[in-house]
Amino acid sequence: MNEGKPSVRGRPRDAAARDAVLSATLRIISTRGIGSLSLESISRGSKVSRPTLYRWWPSKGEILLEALLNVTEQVARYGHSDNLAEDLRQHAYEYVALLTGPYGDAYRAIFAEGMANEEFMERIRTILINPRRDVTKARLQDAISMGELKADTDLEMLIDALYAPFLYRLLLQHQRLDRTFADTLISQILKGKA
Amino acid sequence: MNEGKPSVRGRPRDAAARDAVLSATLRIISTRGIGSLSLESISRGSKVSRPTLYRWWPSKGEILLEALLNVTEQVARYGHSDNLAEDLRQHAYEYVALLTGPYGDAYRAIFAEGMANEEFMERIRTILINPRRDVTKARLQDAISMGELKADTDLEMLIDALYAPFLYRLLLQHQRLDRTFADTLISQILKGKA
Amino acid sequence: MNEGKPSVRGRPRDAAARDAVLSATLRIISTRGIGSLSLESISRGSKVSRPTLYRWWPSKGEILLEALLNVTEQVARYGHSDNLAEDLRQHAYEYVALLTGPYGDAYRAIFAEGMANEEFMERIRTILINPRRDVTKARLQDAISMGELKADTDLEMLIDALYAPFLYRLLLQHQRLDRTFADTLISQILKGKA
Amino acid sequence: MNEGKPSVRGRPRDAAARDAVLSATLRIISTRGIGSLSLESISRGSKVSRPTLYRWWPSKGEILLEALLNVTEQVARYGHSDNLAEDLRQHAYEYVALLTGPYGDAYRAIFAEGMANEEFMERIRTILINPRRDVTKARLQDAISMGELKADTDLEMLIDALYAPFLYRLLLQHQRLDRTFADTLISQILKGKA
DNA sequence: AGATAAGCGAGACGGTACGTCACGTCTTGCA
DNA sequence: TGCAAGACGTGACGTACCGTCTCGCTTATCT
Repeated sequence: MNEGKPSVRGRPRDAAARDAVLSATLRIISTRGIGSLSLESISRGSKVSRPTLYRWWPSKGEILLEALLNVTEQVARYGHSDNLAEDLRQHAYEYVALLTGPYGDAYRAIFAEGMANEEFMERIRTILINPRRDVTKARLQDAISMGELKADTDLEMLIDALYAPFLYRLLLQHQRLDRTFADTLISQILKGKA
Repeated sequence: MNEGKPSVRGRPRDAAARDAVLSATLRIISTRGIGSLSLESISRGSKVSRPTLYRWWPSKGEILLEALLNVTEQVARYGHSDNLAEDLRQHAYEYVALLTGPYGDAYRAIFAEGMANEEFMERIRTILINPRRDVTKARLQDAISMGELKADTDLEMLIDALYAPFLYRLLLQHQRLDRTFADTLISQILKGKA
Repeated sequence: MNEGKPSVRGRPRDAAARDAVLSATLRIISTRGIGSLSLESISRGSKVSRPTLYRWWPSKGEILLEALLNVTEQVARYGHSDNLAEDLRQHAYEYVALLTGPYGDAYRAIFAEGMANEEFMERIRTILINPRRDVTKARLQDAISMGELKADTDLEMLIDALYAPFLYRLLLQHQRLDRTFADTLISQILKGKA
Repeated sequence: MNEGKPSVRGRPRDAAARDAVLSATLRIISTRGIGSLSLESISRGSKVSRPTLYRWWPSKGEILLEALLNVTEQVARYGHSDNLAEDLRQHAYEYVALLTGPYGDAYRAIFAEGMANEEFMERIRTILINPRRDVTKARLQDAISMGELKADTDLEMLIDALYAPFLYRLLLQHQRLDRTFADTLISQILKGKA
């Protein structure tokens, strides 16, 4: 079905061009670094002309965002076992894999972009951050109703505490971001230290 | 010791020029945003020539770093009361004030800069991050020896957990970064949630 | 022949920009002098951006060269009367007019440029000098075959003797460069002095 | 007259510095070319500070001029034999040696400098050009009084014709500048071609 | 012997230009 | 209508040289 006849006059958008752009973007970041990513280099690397880039994406950040969404499973589903710590851990492992995998540099690039541009940070939150927080929130609310978590818990705060350290290590790169780190973090948060 | 004679051959560096550069830098960030900060704009805004900027600072980031160090008391001292939570809170309040004060945008700008340049991120850690972590670590070690904290605590992890959420909110700007946030965070970390 | 389709893909070169550059170049030289001619000043004076200048001309000298070629009829034709002296005189008058006209300063500027750059001097010879020498040589060879000139004459040397004094006065500016000068020079060369 | 006691208070000028400057100047021109000659490079190459250069010389050209005068015998004396052609030839040989010797590039550099600066060209004429023309003029006047040359000869024109081709070949570099060239030139001028 | 004065190197400074890069926009012709 | 090719102004980059300006040290003459 050609759903509703979208009035397709003229030549249709070239899907191959889109793919070339997105893969060139990721290739540039991983091989030459964030600093070498420019619309100019994307255009050269993808053989797609600059005007065409501007026709389809409003900014370099949006290309990056779309490139990432194209290659990663964005929102992990939660297991709903009767063990909260275990479910959080599984989720955290996936997050570690995401941030330290081949596209970790691309994530860093996206946040760098967002820092200089408030509107784009809003896009990042909407697309990358919030969906992930939402599924976590759902699991935590379950935990409250099952008595695994105190009823008066500030969930937003708890979610911050769970995610922030991952981003912190991704950006600062001061120490390893791995499963051991995830384990320690989660156990510390759940059990408390004092 | 050879510090007595700093080898003052030649015309001395113009202190006024340095000040003009640093204050122009902060002024540009706060009034026109990170995106408008360039060596060109700093040069114009400070009436200091571009070659002079390059004579003294190797990059835009270093100017930013020096500008921040010039206007903020960097390493807060810890109170050493017998109440760990109270001391952490005092420290956190200062941190909140720092990040949400007039130079909050400058901090965001610095991290944006560091993200595209690994060497500069190393500088940020050395100058901005580590000193602050060090004083916190000292206080936490005291806490262990006084029995306020379990002896097997992973201190690096705990420090990450304490600082990361501040940076997280500074960058993502998804929710308020205030004293209430600090209070909740600290109490959650110390008491645990499960 | 593949000149029929000069491969006009993309936006065509802006002819108005080219003209603006060339006329700004001549204007700057005549009003503010050679010393004020820079790609920067040409850019400002023509409202053509510096990158565009570099796109089309490899150096300041080439702009000058093209500017001159654009406004002067380069190679004068020789009259072929039966009087060699008369034909040389007519040609010399044109040369005097060229060097003392509104673009005399531009010629001086071009030679100054060529002196610091051997490759560019080669360009000057190819474009400005040799064509003029060639037509003179043709006329002189005619003269030999018609018996107006000795058959063993060293033509290159004779041509040097005819042209060098013009350049000499253009550059040194020690005495007037006018028709009387041309008359005297030619008669002296043809008749000899001893 | 106070030249007996020039009232030399203070430290006298450092003669070694002057020599270092002049020899560095010639060294730079001959090894790295005219294009690399700058007050900056002279300062570096001579270990003489830039302010000192400005104290003693008003411009780059003046340094060049002084450097040349320091190393070359400027005005050749004329032989006064009874053979004009022979005397001119001897003089021309010396001129060839001068322009094609180790300082030929320096002469080219000086003329390049003079072309962008009318006042400096005046200095070149006064110091380099006119003295040489004067001795030639004296010899030619002798020739007139001795009947070797017609009495109505335009001497200025004749001197131009004698010197111009040398400069022409020095600058344009289109053909060799050697003794054969000098021979041919002089004989052509004296005997005429028609 | 000390004061005085100039010379000098070191080096900072504003200014101007260099040649290049990326940006975002714009024509043009082909598909 | 989509697209490449590619020209264009804008603005910034990092560097070079210019001419000037402090500084403090040195080297002389003068008192």
